[in-house]
Amino acid sequence: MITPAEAITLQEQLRAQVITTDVLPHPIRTIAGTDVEYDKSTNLIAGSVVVMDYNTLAVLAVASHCMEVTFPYIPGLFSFREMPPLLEAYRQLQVEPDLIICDGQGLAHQRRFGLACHFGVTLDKPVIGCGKTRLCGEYENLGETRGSVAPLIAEDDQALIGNALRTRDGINPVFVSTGHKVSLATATDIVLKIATQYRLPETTRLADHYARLALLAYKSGSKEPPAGI
DNA sequence: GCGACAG
DNA sequence: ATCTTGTCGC
Ligand SMILES: [Mg+2]
Repeated sequence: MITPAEAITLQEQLRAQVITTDVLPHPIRTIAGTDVEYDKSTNLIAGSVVVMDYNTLAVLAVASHCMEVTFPYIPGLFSFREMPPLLEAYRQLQVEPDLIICDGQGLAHQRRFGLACHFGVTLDKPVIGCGKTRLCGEYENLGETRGSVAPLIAEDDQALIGNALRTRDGINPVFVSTGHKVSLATATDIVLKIATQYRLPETTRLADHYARLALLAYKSGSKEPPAGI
């Protein structure tokens, strides 16, 4: 299908569409989380989107989609691997969220167009990028307590591309960046608010859980291979 | 050429 | 992402 070289050209073309200021509902009522799980033995993957109440974090809707991977994992081209199942799951969603938090970077990317940007521009919805580890950029002097923030600066042009955010005292930070229609400051506030009990936002944790379930359900209710010979 | 490198 | 129980530290 699409080649890595073509994917890079597409990113450089779409990056101009990213909006880095707040263009989202007042007040925020619902928030969605997304994640993709992989099956070690087959090339199946499952993407899930879970919508939660912004204040109570009650689950309002969930949609998942299983399919075969269509693109290899290449740092910088991650969205071409994980977006397919997420777009289909999102399409099936019965409740439209006010904003979305993706499990990966937004602007904190070599070409300033990570998964959160690609997903946001594609859906034209507010999206926040929240990665567990760093893809690019450097930061220093991050405090040890929850709520501590340190700017993530791009190595090449010294641009502010995101924030390292400590969501739990003394535990590794998460990396927050604008995906689309959410400023870095707002994105950082929201991730801290949604990461109530663990390092990761509850949205990401729940999406991860539902994607796992979807993969297991799909495999059990599918063809022959496993169990009885 | 070598090391880094979202999930 | 995935392989995976116990173990070290706060
Ligand atoms: Mg993930």
